[in-house]
Amino acid sequence: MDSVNYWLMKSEPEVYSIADLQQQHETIWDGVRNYQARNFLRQMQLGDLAFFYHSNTNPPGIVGLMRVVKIGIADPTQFEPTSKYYDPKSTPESPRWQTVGVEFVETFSNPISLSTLKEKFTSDELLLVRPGNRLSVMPVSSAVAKKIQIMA
DNA sequence: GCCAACGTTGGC
DNA sequence: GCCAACGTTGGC
Repeated sequence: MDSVNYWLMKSEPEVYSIADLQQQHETIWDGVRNYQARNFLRQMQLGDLAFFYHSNTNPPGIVGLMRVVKIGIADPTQFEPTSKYYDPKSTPESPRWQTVGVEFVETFSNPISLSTLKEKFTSDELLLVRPGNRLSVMPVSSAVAKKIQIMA
């Protein structure tokens, strides 16, 4: 059996927060429209764990943990003409955007701000702190994941 | 709200 | 396949 992989996924809390996930318990992580991020979503396996990152807020940072419970889902918003994520070039026969279903695991009692993450980790250790990085889905090494969970 | 850093699009 | 124009992200 493969070991668990760790990821980090960003969301603006004004759009969708860890509290929203806790309340809903489970959600489809829709709206990712970047190919590199999508490729990471495609690599995810059942049981993988993902840090929930609040972006575009003050302070930005890691606020909790979730678990991947569904894989290989076609993002439904790509087929909805009224959605801001509508993609007219995508068809149900060959969807362009796949994503995963995630369930709530925990809200951290000590959220870890981006500034703290920049102090603790180099950009080689954690892609998130690399200057200019804009990926909304990215891998996290198990060594770094372990340290984050201890800090949280 | 600003704007730097990226990513995507489309004419050629 | 180049690259200018345009759109988006996300910290500040």
